[in-house]
Amino acid sequence: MPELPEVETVMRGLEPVLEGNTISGVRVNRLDLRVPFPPDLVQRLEGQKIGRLVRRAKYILIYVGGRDILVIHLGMSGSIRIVGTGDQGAPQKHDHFVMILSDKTRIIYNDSRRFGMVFLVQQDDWEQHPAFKSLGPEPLGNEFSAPILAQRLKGKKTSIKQALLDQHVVVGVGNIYACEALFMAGIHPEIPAGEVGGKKLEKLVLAIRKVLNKAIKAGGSTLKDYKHTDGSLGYFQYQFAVYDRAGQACSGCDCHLAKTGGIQKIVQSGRSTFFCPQKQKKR
DNA sequence: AGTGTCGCCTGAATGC
DNA sequence: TGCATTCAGGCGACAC
Repeated sequence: MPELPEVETVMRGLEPVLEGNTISGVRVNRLDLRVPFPPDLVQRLEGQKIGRLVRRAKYILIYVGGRDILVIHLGMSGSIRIVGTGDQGAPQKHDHFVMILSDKTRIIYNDSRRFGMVFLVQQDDWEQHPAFKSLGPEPLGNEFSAPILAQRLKGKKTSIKQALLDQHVVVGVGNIYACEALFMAGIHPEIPAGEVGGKKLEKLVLAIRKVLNKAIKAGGSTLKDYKHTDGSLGYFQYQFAVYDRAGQACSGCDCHLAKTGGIQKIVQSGRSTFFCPQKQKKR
């Protein structure tokens, strides 16, 4: 489930292979993923030299030539693998998009559920593209702070958990890291977003940064589909404090499990939320 | 405008 | 064993 740390890890894996290389061939194996591939995708990529790579929210931006940016979103089950020159690398089910570089390295996008996206934007005004225009601040950037978050949550009646998933509030946080950050900050997931303020909000900002940074260090979390560009797996899932651990003791738990029932699972707007009722009180 | 719900899609896990 | 159902969740479309 690629969230910010997973996307960041994939981008870092791609960077040394792509940057400065040239795209010699492109293959598109079907018409669409979640949205159609641009009809002129192949034509606009082939022969172009690759510039820098940037991550914005959960999107990977790859500068190609002087005009375009190739944008890749991994959706839920997307992965990218790099197949080197000596490697036969048999094609796999759900390989939808392949770039062949001038040194014969292949960059292969695989996505069983096809919730991902591949499209092109213009270098000079990509930030105005609908996908990027109204995104919130990067949680690991300088523009993310308690006052900024307070401003974005002001008056919001939806739960703080839901608000953290809203990419207009802050980008890159998905279901897993929202649960983990709220636990770390000691905030109950059902508290109305607009009511989280003061010290709690400051703790939340720090918790979001901390959990994302820790996850990046661990190479992200592998639940089902997520893989690094070399096929290896992330291992942050072994450090989850609450996520997917209903009924178990939370990280650093000192309560009587048989009495409290441990970590609780609830559903908010169709999404699972995991939290510790002892450490995340409603008031 | 803000908020909540649904659908997209496959594969793994579970139920009968 | 085999078939049907449920669940996972990022994000956009849609209704209210």
